[in-house]
Amino acid sequence: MLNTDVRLIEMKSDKEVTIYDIAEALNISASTVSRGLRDHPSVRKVTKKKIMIVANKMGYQHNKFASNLRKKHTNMIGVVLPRLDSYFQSTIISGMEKEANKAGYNLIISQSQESIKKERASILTMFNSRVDGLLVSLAYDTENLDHLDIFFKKKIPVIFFDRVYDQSECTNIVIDNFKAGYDVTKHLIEQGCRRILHLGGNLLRNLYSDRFRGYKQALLDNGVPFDQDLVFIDRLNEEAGINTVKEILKMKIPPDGIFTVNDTTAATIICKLKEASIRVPDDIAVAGFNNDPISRVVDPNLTTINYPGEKMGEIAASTLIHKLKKLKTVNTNTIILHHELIIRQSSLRKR
Amino acid sequence: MLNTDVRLIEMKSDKEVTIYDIAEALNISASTVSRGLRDHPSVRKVTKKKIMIVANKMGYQHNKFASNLRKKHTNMIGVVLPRLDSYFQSTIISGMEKEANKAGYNLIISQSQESIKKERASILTMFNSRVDGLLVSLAYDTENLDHLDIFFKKKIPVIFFDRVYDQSECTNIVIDNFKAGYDVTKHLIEQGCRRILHLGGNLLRNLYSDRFRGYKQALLDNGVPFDQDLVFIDRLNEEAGINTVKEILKMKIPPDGIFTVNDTTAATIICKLKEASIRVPDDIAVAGFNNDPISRVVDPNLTTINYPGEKMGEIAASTLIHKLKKLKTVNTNTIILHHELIIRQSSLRKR
DNA sequence: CTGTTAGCGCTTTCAT
DNA sequence: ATGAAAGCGCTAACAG
Repeated sequence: MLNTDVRLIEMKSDKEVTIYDIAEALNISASTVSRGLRDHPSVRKVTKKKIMIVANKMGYQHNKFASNLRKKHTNMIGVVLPRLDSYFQSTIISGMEKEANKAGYNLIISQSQESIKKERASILTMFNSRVDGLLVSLAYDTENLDHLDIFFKKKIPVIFFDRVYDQSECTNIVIDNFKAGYDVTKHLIEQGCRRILHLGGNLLRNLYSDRFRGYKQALLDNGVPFDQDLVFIDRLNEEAGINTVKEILKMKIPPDGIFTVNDTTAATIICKLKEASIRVPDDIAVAGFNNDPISRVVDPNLTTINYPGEKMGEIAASTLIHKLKKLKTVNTNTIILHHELIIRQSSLRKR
Repeated sequence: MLNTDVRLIEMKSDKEVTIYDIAEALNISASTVSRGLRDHPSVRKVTKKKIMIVANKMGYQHNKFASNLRKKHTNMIGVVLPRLDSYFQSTIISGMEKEANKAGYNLIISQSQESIKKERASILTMFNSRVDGLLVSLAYDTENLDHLDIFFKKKIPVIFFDRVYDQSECTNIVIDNFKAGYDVTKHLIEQGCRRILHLGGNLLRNLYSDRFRGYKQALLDNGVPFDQDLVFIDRLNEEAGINTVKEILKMKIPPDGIFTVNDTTAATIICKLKEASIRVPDDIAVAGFNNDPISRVVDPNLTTINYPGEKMGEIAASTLIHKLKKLKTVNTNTIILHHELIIRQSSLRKR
């Protein structure tokens, strides 16, 4: 008696319970079980109920795998992005995961670590895993889209977000980085800044080049001379902030304003300036980008651009899902999300 | 002529190229192709080379799916964690992704949004996706591990990190939260604090209860009376920080020290205290937890505990992978990572 | 409403 | 060293 019990339990834990087992137990066909389990309309309610009960009793668990192999889609969305180590990136993922989850999709995530080489590998893995669609934010040094050809050839939808590729046929999801750069710079000028340092990222990437263009245009429109010596291009980490302040301390005529395209770096800059007894905003006004929590905590609070990260993630995912479900959508090739300038003390001079 | 071309292209883009196609093209069997592709020893080098060349030419891409269905494993690791919207969480994921990637595994990630209900759903999805193993950080209100039974029954390895479950048989990866809480509190006492407010999280979760116990023990060991009125349990967001300061302002005898188990909240508290003209650290010393970048930027800089997030992610993933590969490892049931107290100005009183 | 049949693409004995 | 055959678990035509 005890023996049989044990054997039963062991069978349960080792072998997968399949729809065939259920079919056998109920003396019906596997297809009916398959249909019943998925609540297909053409199965009698009674039969469905029976199937459900037996399935539960036997500990049946749907095998997505087999199902996917057959159906030729996976309900998985691949996400490839540079890094996953900032508040900003994680809000994007958070938004994506929410939307995907709602629609029954799962996210499979891979970091390119800002390198095209890893990006290439990640994208290949995604392909081999047969993701239904891909969400991509490009690495620092990606120069073309060759590595995505496998996706394009098979017409698997690819959507870019944040760091997009301008000449691509895919949907791009961005904010108006030009205008954002313009807005920040204009604001600094209005506060009386005449020598505004710009710390940006690789101009290969749309967002950095657009912000830079916005910066230049605002200078031009307001009769402030552009000075190439005030433009710094760097990886945008804490170190970049530290270096920038070092450079500033060496300058004969220091800047009176700084526009950095990232809050973490901006916050570091503020701290370092204060250490060097430079007053913010009176000696140098500072503005960042992203509206990271850090911007509300640094003293003085950081003027910044509110970047709707969570929203961007949500929209990226839901746009992709729409495509996957072939719902007729307005075929916008570029979706521009709303940003706004948040003015705080780091740039606000008393008159 | 044009017609055939078009048809050829369409065939390419629509139909999957399978090992059968390669086999046919080379007049060998599919099994040989399969073996050749995986560099199996019992295939002649010449044949292998031929297979590779044709495979490339035909644009063959391995189908993980079919392979997985057959091999009964997926090379996927499921990650279920409360949220993905803080620096801290994302460093953990970052570490996991690195290790997993190195070993040829992919991460599939799901947020429980701090709710047991979503946690249950996520875990079921993971199971249905037949992940090879699971990495879990428990939601705020999870009270037992029933929803993981499906994994336990099938002996699929589950590892907990950060928010673990003490009575579980699984490997837990944590820091010594008791000692960390103790260290912080002791330090505050050494700085002269006698009324230390503790803002913590749900005591159901090991990390919060351990930190709280550490706090109490440090008080006891140093002859500082414990006062239940100085213990606040809350969700640990910015709002909690704001509320805490509101409460403090109402107190007849305010605290002279605060130990919050999270840097974002601690930073918010410092800002709000300053707004209320309370000096930090002279009136109230403040200490946080995690060593988030925010702690280095808030003024005064925040005393905190360095929490090795990235490392925790790496170790969680690599431990799981070891188990999956059935490598004999020291069967540590709990892995305790090293933390350290980082003393900064927010708690450092001049003598 | 239900059953039969034929795969999805790959891997793995077991032969040869 | 290679091939034939069976099957992982599920789904979708098609037929009744």
